[in-house]
Amino acid sequence: MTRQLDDVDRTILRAMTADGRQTVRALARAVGLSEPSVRERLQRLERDGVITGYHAALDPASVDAATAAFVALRFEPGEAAKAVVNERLARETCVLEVYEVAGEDCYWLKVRASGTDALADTLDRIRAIPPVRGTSTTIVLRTVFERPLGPDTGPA
Amino acid sequence: MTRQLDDVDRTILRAMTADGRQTVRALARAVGLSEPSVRERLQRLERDGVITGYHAALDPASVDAATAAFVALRFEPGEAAKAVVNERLARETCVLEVYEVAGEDCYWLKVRASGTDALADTLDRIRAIPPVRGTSTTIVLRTVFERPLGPDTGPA
DNA sequence: GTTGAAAGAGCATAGTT
DNA sequence: AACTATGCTCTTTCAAC
Repeated sequence: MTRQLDDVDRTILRAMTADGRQTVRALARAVGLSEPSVRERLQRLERDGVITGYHAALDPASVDAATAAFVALRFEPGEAAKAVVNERLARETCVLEVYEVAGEDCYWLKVRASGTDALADTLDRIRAIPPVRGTSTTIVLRTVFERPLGPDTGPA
Repeated sequence: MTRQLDDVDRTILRAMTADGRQTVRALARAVGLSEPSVRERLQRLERDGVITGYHAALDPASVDAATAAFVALRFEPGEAAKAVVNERLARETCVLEVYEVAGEDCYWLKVRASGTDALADTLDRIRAIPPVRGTSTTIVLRTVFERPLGPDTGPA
């Protein structure tokens, strides 16, 4: 089982998901503990894999990735086929997320590209992966909001 | 139009999406420029909104959010209804992403919860939003991979 | 774009309770 | 687990080039 988090841990996680570049000192002030204590907790959260990393978030339009789409991907059954698909999808820089979903025998992908042309190119390459049987693409017209996973997400 | 990024900018963005907590000094070594230059570029990228923030990434299981699902949400047309839906969805901590998609007259949501029970509770609350007409939920069985948006994402 | 300097802030490692 | 105390690194802001 995963380690239990207390209120201080959750405060740290809340603060670091909101601003991942703030100093340990600022963090210590936020939680009301000394700097070494907070540092130790932070390091433990990193060691235990609760915090998996820190990432700069980019504006999609500024990096030429304004067009988002979801792609349902059907492909031949079998572990070998799945391995091929996984490996090829990993090489597609426009494919940001890949999920195996229930209900339909397929993957769902989140893709970002500069526009519909680049999206079409990516889809062409995906359809060229041998085990792939077909795709069904849903274009995102507008992002209403996106937020990072936080310590208060799961519990209803 | 958005400002054009050069190779140095892209290297900085690549490094900061991979490790958002590294020091400016380390960044400077990575790009092969002096510290003040890199600092200035980083600040400009932040000011211009290319970098929208820095966030700690959390392990879903460790924060009790192991179950992911996509929800197609149909609701009554009209701006007023949309405003109500947006506001209520923003209050749902399990709802991490909301997109307006083409093809079907609805939203697509990405939801994370501790399990199917908490997911069902969230869906109950979403269905209780007045303009909402129905939902269609697809459970994620496995996350194949997820990666942050980077400077090389968009261009095919 | 560069180097160099100097003050302050932050970090890491102790040793203690 | 928490604290204080310490030396060291990094940041930040100058200047001058």
